[in-house]
Amino acid sequence: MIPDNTKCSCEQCELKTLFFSHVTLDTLSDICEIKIEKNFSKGNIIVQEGEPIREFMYLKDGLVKLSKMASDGKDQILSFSKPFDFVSLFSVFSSDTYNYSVTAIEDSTTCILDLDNVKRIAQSNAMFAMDLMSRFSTATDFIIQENLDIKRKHLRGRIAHVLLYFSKRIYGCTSFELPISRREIAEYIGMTTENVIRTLSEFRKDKILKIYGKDIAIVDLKRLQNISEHG
Amino acid sequence: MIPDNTKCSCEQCELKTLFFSHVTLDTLSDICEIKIEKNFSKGNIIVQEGEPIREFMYLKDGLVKLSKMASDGKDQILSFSKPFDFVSLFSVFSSDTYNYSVTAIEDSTTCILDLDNVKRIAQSNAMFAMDLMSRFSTATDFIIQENLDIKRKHLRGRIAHVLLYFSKRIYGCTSFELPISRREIAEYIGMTTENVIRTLSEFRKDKILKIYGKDIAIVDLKRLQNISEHG
DNA sequence: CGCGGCTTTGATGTTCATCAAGTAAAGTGG
DNA sequence: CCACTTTACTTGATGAACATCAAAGCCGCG
Repeated sequence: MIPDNTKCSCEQCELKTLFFSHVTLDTLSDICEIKIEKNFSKGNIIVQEGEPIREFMYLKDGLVKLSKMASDGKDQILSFSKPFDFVSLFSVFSSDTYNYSVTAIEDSTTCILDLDNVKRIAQSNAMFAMDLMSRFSTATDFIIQENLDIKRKHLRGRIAHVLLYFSKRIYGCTSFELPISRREIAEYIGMTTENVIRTLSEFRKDKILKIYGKDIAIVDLKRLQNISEHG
Repeated sequence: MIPDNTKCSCEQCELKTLFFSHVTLDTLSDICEIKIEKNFSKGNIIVQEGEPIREFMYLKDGLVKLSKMASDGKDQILSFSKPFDFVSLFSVFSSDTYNYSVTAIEDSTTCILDLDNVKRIAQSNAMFAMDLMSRFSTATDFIIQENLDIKRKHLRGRIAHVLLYFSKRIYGCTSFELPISRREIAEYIGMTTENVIRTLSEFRKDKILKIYGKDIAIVDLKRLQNISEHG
């Protein structure tokens, strides 16, 4: 349960070029001196909302959820994030504590940099800062867009939407193991667990899906897409 | 109806220090050479979703709504924005077309800069880029947070939430003229116009509000806050 | 084994959308 | 300026969508 902490060799890190395309090799090695890889197994909390932001973190491998606890104690899921998307970037430049929790929903690996270091580089290297901004902008735009999209749909459309999201965006395949529970789907789309289950059962009876526990296979993709679009 | 376009003198612009605190006077005058003030009267569209982003724009005075048209032709309102918040910043660094429309809901004044110019400065002036990022981050965080908050509430809680938003955040007063129609409230909270009206009438009958058309007075603030929190 | 969490289904009631119909207000053209 | 059209606002009646409550099976884990 306790995550492994191991230094990673930056030469092997495939994220390097993507992430730091505008940072010189010299600066890069400065950063990497204090770069730490951390593994989290499925279900473990990576960052807890409310905690002070001390580090700059990105997702190297795995899948995570971003969530927030409402005042009634119920969790709400904001979005999911896969490698190359940012994990701790939200709030990093606007707050000194995390606004959201991040939890591994598949075994995940994060790379952790010193926050002050990254900020210092961003302040002296504008192209890097622009890079960060661009990625940040894309990620938040997606969250906002996704929330709007879900908002205008009914229960069936929302479930279809989520299934298509995992199928297309995350797994690139019509058969996959759902990384989250029924309750988490409910927390994401803002409906009750029971109705999520009922709708999945309906889709199974209508031969749109095959379901064995968490294993989902989309049988009738066109119909699912139609439901997602038009209820 | 056609907006006035007038050059503004930057010496008089109170936004200057706020916005450009990390830009030298020399660079500033470069920017201001091509700075244009544009007035929009209430109801007019400032930017239309889908249009190419050619300029960098911020709100100097007034109040605007950010909205998006869904595939069924219905508008959804993302958020409202007041001066010092960004207007065209969303998408500016992640897309080449506007993802959202911006419409004046009160007479508004925008300041328009050349986008390439601003980008050039951001690429060479990291502190400025960090400034942009920080403001951008705050603005998007607020939108995401607000949407989550509304999502978990029922009709009455959502209406209460919106009224408190305008009262506290926008007007700083318990009496104000609602800048938007009942339909727009519906488009913001994701419910029907009829139910928005019904709920406002309920609040009036329950002596929580006084309503004369668009003029709203919050009579029982504590009860409204309670409804906003706990339904 | 027994406990707690996840899943499933059914029954019931609440919340909300839809439809309908009418009034008021605001813009439009002669 | 007045008839005309359109848009915003309002209320009621009805039914659909969804939450809640209840009960039971399943599975992993200490």
